[in-house]
Amino acid sequence: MTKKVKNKNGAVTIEMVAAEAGVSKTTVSFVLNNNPTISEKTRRKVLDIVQSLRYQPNVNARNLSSRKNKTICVVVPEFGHIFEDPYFSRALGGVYDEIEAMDYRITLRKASLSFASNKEFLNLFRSSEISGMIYVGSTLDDYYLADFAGSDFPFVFMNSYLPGVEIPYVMVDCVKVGLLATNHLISLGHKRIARVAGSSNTVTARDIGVGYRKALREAGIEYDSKLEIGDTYSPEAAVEAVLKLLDSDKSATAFMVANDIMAYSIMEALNRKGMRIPGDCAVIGCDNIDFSRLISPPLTSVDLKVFETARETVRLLFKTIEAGAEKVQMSKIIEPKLIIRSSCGEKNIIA
Amino acid sequence: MTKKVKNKNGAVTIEMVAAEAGVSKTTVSFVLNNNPTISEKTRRKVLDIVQSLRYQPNVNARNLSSRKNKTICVVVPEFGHIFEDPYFSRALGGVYDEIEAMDYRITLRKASLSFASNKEFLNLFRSSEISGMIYVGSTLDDYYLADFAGSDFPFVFMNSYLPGVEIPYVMVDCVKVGLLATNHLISLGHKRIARVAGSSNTVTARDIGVGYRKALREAGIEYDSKLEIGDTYSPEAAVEAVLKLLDSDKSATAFMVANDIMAYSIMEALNRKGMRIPGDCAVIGCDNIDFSRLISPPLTSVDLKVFETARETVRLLFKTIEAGAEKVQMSKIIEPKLIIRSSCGEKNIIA
DNA sequence: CTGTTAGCGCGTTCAC
DNA sequence: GTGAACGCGCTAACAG
Repeated sequence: MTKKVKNKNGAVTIEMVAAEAGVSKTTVSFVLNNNPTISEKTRRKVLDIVQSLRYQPNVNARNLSSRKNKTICVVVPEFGHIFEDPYFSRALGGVYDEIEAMDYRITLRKASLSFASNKEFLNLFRSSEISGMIYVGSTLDDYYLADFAGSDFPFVFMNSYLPGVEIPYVMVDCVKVGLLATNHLISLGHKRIARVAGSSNTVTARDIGVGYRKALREAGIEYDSKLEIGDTYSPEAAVEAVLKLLDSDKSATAFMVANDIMAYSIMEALNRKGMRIPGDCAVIGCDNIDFSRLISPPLTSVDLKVFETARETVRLLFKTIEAGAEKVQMSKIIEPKLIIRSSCGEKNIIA
Repeated sequence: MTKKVKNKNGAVTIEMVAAEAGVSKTTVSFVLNNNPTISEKTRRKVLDIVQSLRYQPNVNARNLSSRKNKTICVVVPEFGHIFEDPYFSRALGGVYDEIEAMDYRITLRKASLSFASNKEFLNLFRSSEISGMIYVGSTLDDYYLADFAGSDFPFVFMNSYLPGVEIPYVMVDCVKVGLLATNHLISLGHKRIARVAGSSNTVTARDIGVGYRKALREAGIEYDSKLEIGDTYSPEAAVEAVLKLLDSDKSATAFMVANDIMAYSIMEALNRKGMRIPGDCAVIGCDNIDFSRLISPPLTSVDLKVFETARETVRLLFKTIEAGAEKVQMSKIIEPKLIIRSSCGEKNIIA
């Protein structure tokens, strides 16, 4: 005696399962949610019906009733082709895996204008669309996010933060990145070390600069502001800046570059000018993308430990979610790692 | 006289807005959904209250009640670091923009084992989590997806399809890709043209091979199966295959490569063997990623028109969604475009 | 151990 | 032009 087997959506509901199994909706709900107060016998029976009817709980109804929503919003800045950026795509991949491992869903978002100005990022919480949010690589232009400091919407930065604002974050130690890279160059005997910087509206670029200058200072090398060039992550612009520097000042024997793609482009440009690497000039990148192994010479780079950072970020977010009202105001710093290949002329090749 | 302003979630509900505005829930709902039967006066009043209370409709309640869900699931294969693959990240970016433009949400998914075997991909529909799905670059191992042919869950392939299965798709004409690339090489006088193929469990690779062989045949060049090498998208494996070929047969004067990164790696390897490009050997890629402009020599490549493909895919998906039961069984083919740079020795540089 | 019942927040038909 | 009332599918006290 089968009764109605589909609702208006063409979907099977908990009620039909209950009817078919000869129990109440509650019982079905209990077995589905692993409530232990159900006899093994009815449990199996219900599960059988669920199987044969291909019953799948309506997520919207479940969310509404339980006041929960197992989805996390991952936000990335709105640069040109952000998803093609090796750094962000790695970050996205890392965050994805960790969130999926928690059995949560991911919804993607670019930090577009509307996202910011209409406070859409808060509305996602108010409308119960998401229960947590991770912003990967925000910039210093994103101060509108300071709103999160007051709210108790679970929100965490990955590889960025807002100076002066109490919002949890996880990021690689970028001062250390600058230190590691610069010290490596120094240890190889370089004294005129140029830095090709990333966007200055980024804490990562800012901190790498701090490390760079600190390393020079500690080594007793005079800082020359003319050697600090560039203010973007564009490879073309980086090449242009380097070429311009070389026009006026040929003293630089090494380049510390904001990321690997930029470093690669600079090596190409240097090559075209007839300079050999590392013979005539050393180049070091930051990021350590897969690609850096493939090029010649293989690029020495500082590994940003993106996956580890992603893992810790997600971990922190979930802590924040579980904490509820009581704030979890712990941020975390990840250790970067120098990967020595050949672009700086070291023999000691690791990867 | 403000009454209760927050519910158990700490959220504002439609009821509170109604109370504050001195109207009924229906009225609020009507203005929110632009029902014209509301006087301008009350409309404004309600909207004011909505603003001041920061009211945001509960998506779950709305979805449940309206039996709709404005979210699309974007699926990518589960290769190693799929999001870092330039091809997939471009595709993802394109699809993202189009879906966002439709004011829909994106939820990401890797086609993991569980995704396939537990028929999770169908459950996403059954549970009302999504109202449409796009699979970017599926493989011939994904025949489990044939289930969609029977269902009326809106599903579309981007740049892949299942031979013999009636599921709509949009893809770039890969036979044409093979034709374009091979003919270009032929027009430059090459007769011994090697093909470094992508994974054979992929319709794109398969079709490119068809185009390759067709071009040879039409030019009266004898096909030599020894010149068709490789069966993966791994740059390292591609290099290995090329090196192996060169060990036994040095007759190849040109390489048609499955994608740009592989092409780049092969150029590097060739360089290391002392071969100059394009002097000693021509190399052409498929994809035309940004990066291919930056390298030296700039890579000649066939542009896969990823963004156009993405746009059409999303368009087709929405047609399918709107069609409901009545099937929209139209697939679409996109024209690829040859981009001539210097890696094949042409003077006629375009980009 | 299981069923009854009352919401969850919103959309919508049908009177008024 | 507006409101009362019911339904969406599910969870969770509270009984029994």
